[in-house]
Amino acid sequence: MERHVHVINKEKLDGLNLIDNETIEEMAVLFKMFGDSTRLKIMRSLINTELNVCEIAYLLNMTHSAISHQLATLKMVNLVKSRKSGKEVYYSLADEHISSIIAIGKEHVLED
Amino acid sequence: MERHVHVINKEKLDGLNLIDNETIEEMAVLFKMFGDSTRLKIMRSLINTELNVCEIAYLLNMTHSAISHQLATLKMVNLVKSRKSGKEVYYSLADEHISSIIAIGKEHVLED
DNA sequence: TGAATATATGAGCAAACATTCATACGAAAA
DNA sequence: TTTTCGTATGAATGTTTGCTCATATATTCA
Repeated sequence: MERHVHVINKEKLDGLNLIDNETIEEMAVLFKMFGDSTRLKIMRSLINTELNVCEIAYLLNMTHSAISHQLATLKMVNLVKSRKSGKEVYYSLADEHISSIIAIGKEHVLED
Repeated sequence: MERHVHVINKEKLDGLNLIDNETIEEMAVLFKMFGDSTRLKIMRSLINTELNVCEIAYLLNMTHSAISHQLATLKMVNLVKSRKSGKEVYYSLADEHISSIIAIGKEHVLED
């Protein structure tokens, strides 16, 4: 591993106000959830409404299993919450940040 | 592939105002860039300043090669831009959205 | 010109991951 | 109570991906 660090301006680098690494790791976990199109479609479909597994699978034209796995992942990191009603489990977004993140990503992509 | 879709309420699902799939795919590509802690640290370090490969590698305590690879990835999707100065190549964030996305992710992670 | 420095890049590898398949479980219906 | 339906989940698999290693290119310096 090469380490030919020569003329590093330590004052410049120390002056940077960096987010601490632990926070960064958590942020990476968060953004990773938005970085898969299936999960993004699931979250997109849950904006303003709640849906059960069957409905999401129908919307995305995917198997119930695939959707269920991704919902479990999203729930584990507290991006969605669930409510059981008879045989069905209704999922919804866990908080307001989520649609904000989706909105700002959409803005970024749609402009140029 | 099981498709036991029975009592789907099509009116409810048709009423959803979904982002089109092409846009979603682009958004997933965008968010994927923020979903790796190395890339996130690189972008974090470029907020308010420009840095060359050597400086970023020093800050993150990683090899120049690893940083260079990730910078190439970030540049390919237009998240960073570069400026050559002698032997060195200085990188900076490509636009304002990027620090906004990082900021909103940080907010989400730091509350509770 | 030749050596040192800064960066870039292709190949290879190991780890992470998204989906499928098979199966299990709980609730409602028959 | 037996079936059917909706969902969950473990194992297996194919793909993606982040890093390393080796090497290449470009620029500065001696």
